[in-house]
Amino acid sequence: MAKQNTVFKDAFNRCLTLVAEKGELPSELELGTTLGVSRTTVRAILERLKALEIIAWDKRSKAMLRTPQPDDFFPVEETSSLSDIIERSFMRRILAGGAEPGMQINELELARDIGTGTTSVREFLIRFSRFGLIEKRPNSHWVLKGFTREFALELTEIREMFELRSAAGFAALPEDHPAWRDLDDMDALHRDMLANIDTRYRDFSELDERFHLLVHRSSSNRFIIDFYDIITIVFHYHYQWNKANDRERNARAVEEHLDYIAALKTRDLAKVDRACRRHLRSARETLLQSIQQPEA
Amino acid sequence: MAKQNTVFKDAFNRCLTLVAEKGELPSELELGTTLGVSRTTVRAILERLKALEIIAWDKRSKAMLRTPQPDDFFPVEETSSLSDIIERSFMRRILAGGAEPGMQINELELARDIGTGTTSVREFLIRFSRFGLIEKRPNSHWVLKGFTREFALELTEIREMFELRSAAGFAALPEDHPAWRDLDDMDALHRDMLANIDTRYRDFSELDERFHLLVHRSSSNRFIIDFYDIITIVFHYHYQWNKANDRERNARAVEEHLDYIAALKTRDLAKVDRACRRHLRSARETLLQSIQQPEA
DNA sequence: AAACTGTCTATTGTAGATAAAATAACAACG
DNA sequence: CGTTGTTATTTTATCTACAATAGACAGTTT
Repeated sequence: MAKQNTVFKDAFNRCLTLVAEKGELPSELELGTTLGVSRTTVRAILERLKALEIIAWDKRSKAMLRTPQPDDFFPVEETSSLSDIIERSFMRRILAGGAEPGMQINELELARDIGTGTTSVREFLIRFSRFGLIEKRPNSHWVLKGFTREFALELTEIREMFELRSAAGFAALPEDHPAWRDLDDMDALHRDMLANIDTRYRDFSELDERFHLLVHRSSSNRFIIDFYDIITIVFHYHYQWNKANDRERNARAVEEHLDYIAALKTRDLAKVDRACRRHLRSARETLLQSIQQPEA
Repeated sequence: MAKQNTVFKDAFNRCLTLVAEKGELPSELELGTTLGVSRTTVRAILERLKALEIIAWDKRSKAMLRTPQPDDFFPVEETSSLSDIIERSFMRRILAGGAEPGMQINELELARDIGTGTTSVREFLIRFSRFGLIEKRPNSHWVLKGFTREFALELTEIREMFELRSAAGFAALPEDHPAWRDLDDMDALHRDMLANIDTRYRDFSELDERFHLLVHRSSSNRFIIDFYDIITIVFHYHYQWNKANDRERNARAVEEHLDYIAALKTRDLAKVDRACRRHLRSARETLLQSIQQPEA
């Protein structure tokens, strides 16, 4: 069926909330930039909004006629891109399902399982291979290297090198660098979360990602920033299947972040180094503990 | 035309030299392992050898009938895999041809240019994107980030972190680790090359790669080892288009390697660190000098 | 019975086709 | 002048098809 129109559907849904908020819509061009799609897609969205009698569309005026109803939205399942679907499906298989290291991965079987063509699966695997969890045997299958203790150790080794360097780089940023403002915001967000940790602890994963990314960005090194993708995806999925003690774990991590932020603000390299190491050590512990040991 | 039979052709050529050397061929299975192909391909090769009356093939006996002639070989151009062709072609465009950073990369155009389907080009670009030289705009084109000074600086920054750590790791390997033997071999190869530097300096690039890979392997960290792919490809192509002063440059590098090897053998971390830094510094200089500065 | 071969099946690599989406052009409008 | 209507073209994302290749099993040879 060639391309799915998920871009359209997703943008349409976002446009519905937009129209509900504002009561009208801006120019086609502007709408395109806010939704991140081309004018072609914008016009398709407007057509549909008009057909559903949600807006009166006449040239420049796009006024809301009625408030969008839940029925007007496309179902969420239809809005995620194929690569996202494949990613989720694949990660479930290898992280949640007891996939043994050394297992063969079969493009065709995966594709049939997920219900897509092989091309997309193949492209996903190629993209995914940079995470070091799978490896290709040319002209043959892929091999799952597995989410093992070694993987976690190798991953954290690099993470620690990079983060220590980035943290030091951050502390050396000029006073007027915008990152300092972002750090203040982070500080506030963390305090906020800590104050309501019992209800908010589930949101930590996202905050964690944003905070570390902020630190890494200061390195201005594309390889360091790109590497953080690996950390992100590993932690993201890992948190999902492994929720033992997460309230305490996250509370502790928030506190460590706050120490780390405070240390950055002093711009004292020794302090930064100490706070950063402390946090990284406990992050590593957490990750290692959660990896199921292969029985001896 | 679906798949090209380059695997077959390449293996066939290698088999020709094999049969010329030995006068006969081993079992299908064994031949498969030495050539690195499946039995299916082995049998196809044997069919052809028989058809060309180069061997008499009857079940287990595969004796040579006549010495293979140059004509029997497939032309080399037909033996390289499509991805290699795409890689070379692409690298020529972006490194040799004056490709400006920010330039758009068009899958279709590239495919037409190279004379292949879009699928292969696309997969190449995805694989290549991990080198940080290009970036995808989803649903739209790729953007060439360019082989710029920043790229080189970011690359060498990581390289230096990794290599210093690997070198320290190497020095700490146990006495009986096989890497020490490999290092002795490297030492000999370097001395060899230095003795005949005037005729051999062109082979340095390959030796360089092997030496650094040996060092990096001691880290046993897949991310460090994988990252070295980026270094390899950058230097590989860079050496090709940029041969100014290469004799002196390479001679100097060989000497630095020898110092570095000697330092490793002492297992003295301070010495290793010093020799490693010295070499990395001059490698960085070389790379930076060769990057054409964008005119101000 | 171990090693090998003959035969068959399943999977990968690649091309080609098609719908979705992007991009472009330009006259007409307010 | 920024916007829209219109129309056309190009490119991407994805599917399907098929030859090359890998791999499995059963039968054969030593």
